[in-house]
Amino acid sequence: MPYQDELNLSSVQEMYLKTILILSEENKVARVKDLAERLEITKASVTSGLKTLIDKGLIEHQPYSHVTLTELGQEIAEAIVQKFHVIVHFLEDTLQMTRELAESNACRMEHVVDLEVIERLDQYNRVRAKQ
Amino acid sequence: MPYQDELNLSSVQEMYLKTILILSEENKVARVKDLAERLEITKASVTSGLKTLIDKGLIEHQPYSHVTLTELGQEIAEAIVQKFHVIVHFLEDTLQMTRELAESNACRMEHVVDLEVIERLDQYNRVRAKQ
DNA sequence: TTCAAAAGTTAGGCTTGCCTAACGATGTTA
DNA sequence: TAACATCGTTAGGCAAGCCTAACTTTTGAA
Repeated sequence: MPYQDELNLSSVQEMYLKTILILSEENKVARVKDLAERLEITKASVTSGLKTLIDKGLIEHQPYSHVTLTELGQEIAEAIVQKFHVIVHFLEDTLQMTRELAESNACRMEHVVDLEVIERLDQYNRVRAKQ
Repeated sequence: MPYQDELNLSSVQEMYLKTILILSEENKVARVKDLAERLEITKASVTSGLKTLIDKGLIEHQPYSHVTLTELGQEIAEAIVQKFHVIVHFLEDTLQMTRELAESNACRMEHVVDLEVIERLDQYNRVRAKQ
């Protein structure tokens, strides 16, 4: 996943991608209104926030229409969701945290940890699950 | 540690505190020049960055002089350093990461994880060290 | 003891990411 | 098919945190 390095995505931009992915799976399409609701910001902020992601070639968005991920955007979004799940798994199973607390922490950690941490944590989770 | 909640410190502000603490230990005093070097920003940015921390009662700083932590600032800075060490310990010992990678990741994670994660991770580290 | 180098500050500007208010587009339904 | 509610966009503004350039203060060496 060498993309992120050059694209230099902020946590905020990563949250847009992740949320677009989740909404697309839930509702078939991701709309500005729903993004605004999930991200807890205004629709106006979403409209302008999407611009950077369009410029970076990660999403497509015709005015007044819904938002879709490009192939690259989809890959990155999936990688973020994957990070989230690996972290939640560890926090719940090994550290015995509640799901809620595990998820809120994972949602912040997913944007700052290197892929290498995730790979090793995933491996740890798998080994631990077998025992 | 109920302070941070209300003070609402950004990652950037936490890095100022942590770096002031480290410089104070290393050099007796923390100077603007050294802060700028460590944080990899200009001295001008440091000067203005310190203002918020003064307002929040976390540091003291007379113009053209060095920077010191207040009692509260010291406590918070120590808590951040503590978070850092617990995370590094885990990444190195359990996930077998290099010190360098462990530290760079910990330096980002320390600002986003709840204290509860640190407490549980610390407990995990201790138990694991005994075996 | 003076004066140049080093350290620190101020002023003004930029970007990101948020906001509100007002406007434009869409779509549902009577 | 007209009208209204919903959805989306535009314009303008704000705060945080960075920058450069120009300035002031402090320090240390000749």
